[in-house]
Amino acid sequence: MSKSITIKDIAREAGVSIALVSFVMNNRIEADGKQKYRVSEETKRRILDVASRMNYRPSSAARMLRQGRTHVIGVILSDLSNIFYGIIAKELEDQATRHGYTVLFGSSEEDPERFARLVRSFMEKDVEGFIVVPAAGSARSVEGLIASGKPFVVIDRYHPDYDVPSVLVDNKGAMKMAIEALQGMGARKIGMISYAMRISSMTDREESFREIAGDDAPIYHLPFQNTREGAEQAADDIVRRGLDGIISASNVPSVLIIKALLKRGIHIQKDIRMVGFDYSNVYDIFEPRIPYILQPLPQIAAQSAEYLFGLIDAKQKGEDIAQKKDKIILNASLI
Amino acid sequence: MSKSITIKDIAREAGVSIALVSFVMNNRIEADGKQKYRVSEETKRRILDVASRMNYRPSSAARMLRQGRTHVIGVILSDLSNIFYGIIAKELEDQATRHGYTVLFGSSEEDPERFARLVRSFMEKDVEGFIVVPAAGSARSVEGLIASGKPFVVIDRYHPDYDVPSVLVDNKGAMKMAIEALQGMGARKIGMISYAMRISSMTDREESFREIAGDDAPIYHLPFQNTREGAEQAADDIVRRGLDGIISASNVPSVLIIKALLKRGIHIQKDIRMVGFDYSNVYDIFEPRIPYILQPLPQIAAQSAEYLFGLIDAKQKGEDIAQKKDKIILNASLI
DNA sequence: CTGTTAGCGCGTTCAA
DNA sequence: TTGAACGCGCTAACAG
Repeated sequence: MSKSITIKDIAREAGVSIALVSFVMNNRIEADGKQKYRVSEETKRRILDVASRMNYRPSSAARMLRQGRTHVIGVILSDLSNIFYGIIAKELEDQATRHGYTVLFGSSEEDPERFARLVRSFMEKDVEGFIVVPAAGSARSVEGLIASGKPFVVIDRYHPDYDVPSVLVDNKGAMKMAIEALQGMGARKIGMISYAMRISSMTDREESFREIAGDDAPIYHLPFQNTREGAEQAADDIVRRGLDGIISASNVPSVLIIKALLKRGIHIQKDIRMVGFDYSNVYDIFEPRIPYILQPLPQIAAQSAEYLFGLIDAKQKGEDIAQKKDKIILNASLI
Repeated sequence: MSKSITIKDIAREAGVSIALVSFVMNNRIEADGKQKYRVSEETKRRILDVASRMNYRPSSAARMLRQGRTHVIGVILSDLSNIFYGIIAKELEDQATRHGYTVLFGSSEEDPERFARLVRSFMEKDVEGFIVVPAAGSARSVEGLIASGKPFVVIDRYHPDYDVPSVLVDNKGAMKMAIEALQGMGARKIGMISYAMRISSMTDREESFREIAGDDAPIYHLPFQNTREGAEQAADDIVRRGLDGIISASNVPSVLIIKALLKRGIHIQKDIRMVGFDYSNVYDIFEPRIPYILQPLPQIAAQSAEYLFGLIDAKQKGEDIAQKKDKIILNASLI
């Protein structure tokens, strides 16, 4: 290993100039006739041979430096250990690869400082753009993103004060579906279990719930830290009020409240009906299965990736990115 | 945006040479007295001021090119949507950040080609090292890693033919604990549910099971594709044989077999006792809770990161990395 | 003691 | 097909 071989080595070995090697390396794929420069087939072969024999790998650093492009994007999600984001991560990686990009992943853990650190760190790695799930309270970092002029797309949430490129899910519509499903299952006195975190995905779902279920229907807010205890208290109240239907605003609260209710001898789906939000394999354990709202994860990834790469291309062409700030809204489905 | 400001701009603006700026920028942190070069406090202040005012960010590309270091490592896991790897990912990111590195993540989906592609792609990004979970059938890619001379650490599995730096868990010991726990719960006729995938983590657990439970105890192998159907068949056989205890070799099979058994009216933890492997929140749903073997995820991450960074440092100092190929074995615990 | 000059690393690209 | 400038920051050698 030690010294990696450079374009220079290839040139020397093949008895041609550095420039020629560079050219050949970059046109290896362009099989269509009209190449910008012409190289004799034989020379081309020779260069390619030498290159592969010496196992030549161009230095991405040098290339980056010269063309000012890294072909790397940064993706900051909220919590990699939540399957929801795990799937998004996987899909985004797929999309990026398909477009010839590599992904730098980060997990904010819903900590604004950590989020900010990740943004900074990725900026320093010269990522060409971002796809982010802003941690609650990360308004300042988002401002930083806007100010940086780097293309970026926000997913999963929005901040009412900023108009930025986003790919979102119609949470209100989804919640409406969920409630109707729950009522269709016979539930009359329903409640909602949610996070205390004030992010749009949660508040939208709660708002929708309020509108449909009325002002008396309780909404339980689990603190992001110490969720378990919050779930216990919520369960107590649910029992006291004799609710017969629970809607959850997310998968983690679903599971917590289920556990807390079971502990109290409540029979899920018999004593209390449930409809979940986001998948958890816990839903399938019950009979009948707990229906849930499924967000179109692959589409979120595909759309946000396409959006971002479009912005990057536009910027490359010198267009004014700051104009673009459409919000793409996708629909969830009930499973 | 457009043109990012370079060290040159700072130099001009501050009225000093480029070299001086470079020097100041790199010593900002070294508060200890004996700096290699001395700069007047005032000049230093001025440079720092200008730099922050202009919001200067050094180009990582240029730095990389010059020092031949990227401070990026590649991490290839098996499946980001499995919480097991999600947690590992999060912990590794933490460790890397702590050491001043950035992480390139990839998910192999247990596909050898995909795994190979990721390795190649990361190599081209000039990562300084790898932490990988080799997909089943990726022997060739691992050979490639060895041949490349790049530092790397394998986690979660090992391949009997290769002696490489690894951080593993004592799967046999863990399985022994699991079986003893199951027997302690009163199970007499036990079976095991596992993956058909031939990777060491699975085979070790199975081997251990064989040794303790005897040759008659059935082991069910779920195909990696079409797991559900495999689980149904396994459940049928479990019922037919009248087993009263099930050990799982991993979390996904656990959940699948639980679902299949429930469908058949079996009462988990009453008709059949279970002990799981790797956490799933499904375990907590039952009464009493399903005990499970917990692998020390944070330690796996910490140890492998430390191991890798040690290798990178050693290589930096010109030591011969190829010698090092210790296997670190960690212990799991029963919860 | 304080600061500058100049060359380097590696691939890209344009003029010749 | 080639020579040479270029992108950006690092650093050894050198000057006031």
